[in-house]
Amino acid sequence: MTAKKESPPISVQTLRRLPLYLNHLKSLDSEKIKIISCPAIAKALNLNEVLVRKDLASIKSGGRPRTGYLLEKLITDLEMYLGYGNVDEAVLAGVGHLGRALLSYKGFETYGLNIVVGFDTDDKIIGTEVGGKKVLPLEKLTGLCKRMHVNIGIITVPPDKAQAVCDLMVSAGIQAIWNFAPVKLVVPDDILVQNENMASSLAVLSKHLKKKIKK
Amino acid sequence: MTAKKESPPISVQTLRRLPLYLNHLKSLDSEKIKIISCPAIAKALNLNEVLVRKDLASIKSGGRPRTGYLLEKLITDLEMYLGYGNVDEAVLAGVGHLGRALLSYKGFETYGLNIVVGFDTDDKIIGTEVGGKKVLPLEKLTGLCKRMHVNIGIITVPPDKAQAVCDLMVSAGIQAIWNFAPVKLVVPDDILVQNENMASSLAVLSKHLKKKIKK
DNA sequence: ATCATATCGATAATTGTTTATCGATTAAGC
DNA sequence: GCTTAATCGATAAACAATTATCGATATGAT
Repeated sequence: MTAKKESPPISVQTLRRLPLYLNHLKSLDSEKIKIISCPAIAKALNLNEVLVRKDLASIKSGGRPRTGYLLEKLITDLEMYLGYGNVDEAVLAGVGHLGRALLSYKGFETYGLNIVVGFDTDDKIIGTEVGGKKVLPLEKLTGLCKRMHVNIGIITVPPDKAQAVCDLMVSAGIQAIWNFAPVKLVVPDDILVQNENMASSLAVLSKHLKKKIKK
Repeated sequence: MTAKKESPPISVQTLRRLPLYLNHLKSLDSEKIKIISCPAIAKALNLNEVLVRKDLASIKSGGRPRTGYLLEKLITDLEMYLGYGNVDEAVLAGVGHLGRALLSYKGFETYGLNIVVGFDTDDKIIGTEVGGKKVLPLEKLTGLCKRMHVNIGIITVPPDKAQAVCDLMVSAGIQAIWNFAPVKLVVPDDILVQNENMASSLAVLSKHLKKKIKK
């Protein structure tokens, strides 16, 4: 009825695995290996064979029975699908330890992300440069985002400031937020928040050490 | 049959939410608020009311109908359950941008983690200090971990080195690994790997901007 | 004292994700 | 050329997690 020729819906979980596949495939020597199979990928990454096949099916890079997938084609298909190459621009709020690390990190461009500027409220660091990126006062965030049509925001501020900064970003037209603060942000439905929650991860780690985790 | 008096199994997903509850509860003014209800927490964190109740039930801090939970007791129960206070020691391998940020970050002790030392292979940084923590050559990792009975390892090395470092940590007796490299590590069953995968998160972010995510 | 209401606690239904199964297909060996 | 074996692709089953429903209970109002 309504179904036009849309990209097939893909689950977040699958999407999160795609970069792992891509990374693994790239690490292979494409001179020696021309063809790669799902069982081989699954074994290397310690995943279920069928899961890998299902994931790859969702990006439509048809394989051939008995042999597998063409390595080169699979890599380019994955890169195309993930949009590597089309670099999105992002702004970062909170130039503390973590913020500095992210601003300085050179590897994001590989994944299609370019942090153009950092924002902070501390006069001592405003005006400085970190990793070649300027640090501006937070008040300028809205103007800059609107002017440059930036639609990714990275939050590395303390937890108590996170929601306020988040609201600011949303009002500035940011579409997706990468949140490193240990807080659940409240946003409108059409805005995506991707949490990189260290506190959550630590909870899992430390609980494992106390051997109380399920299974 | 075999079931003794064990802690009830708790899912990883629930466990990951507990720090968020704790953080939110702590942000409340315990002078003014003595009692807190599930619906209130759920609303503040944009979660389902029943989900919150179910999560809290798993740490057994019984609430009272019509009123809710005692705020102070709930906080201490959560802290007790998450083991905040009992600080686990960790080592970090890979003193690059991200590694430096984590070494310098003061907030981990709050969550029960203390990074005691960093390891690297670069002679230029070996022997230096970052955030008050020494940087040692990677070869000393095994000896130090065994001697100090460190059981958490943090990996912030480049992807192609991650598995080797991981293997080294496992052989050194590390029980849980916090992995920041965009790689799926292969480890024995009894070792926990917690991935903080930036590439995966970025994939979700950038896909959202292209409006192809399911739902 | 009784009633209405908000919340807990448990159970059931729904949804989503991973694993297992089965037939179809194709390359290699005989 | 035919058989064998390995893999893809799709479907079905199992599992896990979230959301919805319902009764019980305690608080505050009448």
